[in-house]
Amino acid sequence: MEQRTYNQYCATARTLDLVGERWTLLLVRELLTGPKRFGDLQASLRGLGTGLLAARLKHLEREGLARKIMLPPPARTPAYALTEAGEELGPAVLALARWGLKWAMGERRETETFHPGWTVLGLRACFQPEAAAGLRAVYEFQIGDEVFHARIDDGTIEALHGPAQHPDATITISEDAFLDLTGQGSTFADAIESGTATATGDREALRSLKGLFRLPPPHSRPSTGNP
Amino acid sequence: MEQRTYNQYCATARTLDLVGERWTLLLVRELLTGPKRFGDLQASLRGLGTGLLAARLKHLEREGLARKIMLPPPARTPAYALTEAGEELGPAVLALARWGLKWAMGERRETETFHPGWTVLGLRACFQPEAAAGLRAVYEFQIGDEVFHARIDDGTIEALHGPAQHPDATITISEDAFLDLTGQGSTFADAIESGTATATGDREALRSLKGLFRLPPPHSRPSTGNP
DNA sequence: CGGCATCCATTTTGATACTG
DNA sequence: CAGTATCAAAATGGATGCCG
Repeated sequence: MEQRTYNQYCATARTLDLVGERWTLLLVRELLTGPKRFGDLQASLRGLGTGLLAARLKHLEREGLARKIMLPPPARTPAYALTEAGEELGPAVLALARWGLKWAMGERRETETFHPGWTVLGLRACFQPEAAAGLRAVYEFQIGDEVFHARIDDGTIEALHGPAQHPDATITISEDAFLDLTGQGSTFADAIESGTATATGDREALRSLKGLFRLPPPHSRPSTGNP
Repeated sequence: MEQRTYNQYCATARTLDLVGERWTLLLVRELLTGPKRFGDLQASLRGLGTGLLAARLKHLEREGLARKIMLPPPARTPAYALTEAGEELGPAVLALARWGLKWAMGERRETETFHPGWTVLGLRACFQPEAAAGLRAVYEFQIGDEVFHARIDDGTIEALHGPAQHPDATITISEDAFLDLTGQGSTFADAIESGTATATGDREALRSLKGLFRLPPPHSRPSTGNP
């Protein structure tokens, strides 16, 4: 099984040789927010069959970007996590996400799936380090039936799937209401103000939330109208 | 002709719907350093046939990422250039390149092609804004038979294919010597010191060159030795 | 549930031949 | 030189079926 390669001595091409195949970067996206089980990965990626998923995971393992781990008790079930090399794809994935937020989002299409967990990387992508200077706070978000959190520490953010240990504040919103938000280009802070989202916890931390995340103003691409 | 899509309401997935197909990001890489002609694009991308190249270009045009232009006289020949949306893929491509420089480069393989022009994005990827604070200089590089330049202006860099208008300094090196450099993790400044590269022009500008570009120390990925 | 194997209909691609 | 047309090889997707 000759693996296909661009055969270019170029950093971009070498990277795409490793992660440029279909589904691979989305798999990395999933793992960037924490280890995931085989089934959960498949559930997040409609259209990716078990065979191809297994093949992609093996590829990532073989190339040292991911590894199979055993979740600690009481879970005791296999899962996949990124290695250091895999984690460092974060900036590249975030750059793609930022571009997409600006140039490719618009309204949700009927056929499109959505998982609240994707918002986790959205938080990282929209994070404004300057606004977080001197701030130290942990936020927990509950969107629909998913929970994740962001740990802000003086200009840095760590956003992961799962509950926080000691959240300073918790923001809760339904999945539908959240989707309405994003269509509007609104942020969590807006949703809290308007009462669409429920917020509990430290008032100071909640006030800080306002400037922490900024969505890029959406642009439309000048596509040629010729079909 | 249904175009294949991930069907996910996610910025990363939407972006990959547009530029995630094979060759597309490499095409963007080529265009990020300036407009290119059909034939030049194909020459840079061994393995990409004319048919697929034409299809990819049409796709980029239709999606508003590139456009077909007429090069100004005396050239008067068609070429392709990025739109604003296309240019803004730069950060994403650079992030992939930075990852590759750190985790995927190593030695050049026999089968791999190399074009000096790819170094242009390398300059952007390795640029150290802090080292360029207050600096204003234009460098021209001649590697083998290709020429490109970098315009530094107080923490910003603009690196493009083609000669500079008024270079403050010019660095010349053969393609082979340059490839030896990169294998060593050396920079242009090192090459000048060792006499491998020829440098002419403003001494001050050349001194500044030293800190402007820093290659990330290469890491090897912990790949499982099981073949 | 986790994960591999298999079969098959569709797409995508790679390589080449061909035209204005 | 800029692209179309064509065809064989490879990758994908979807459905199962199997086994621990």
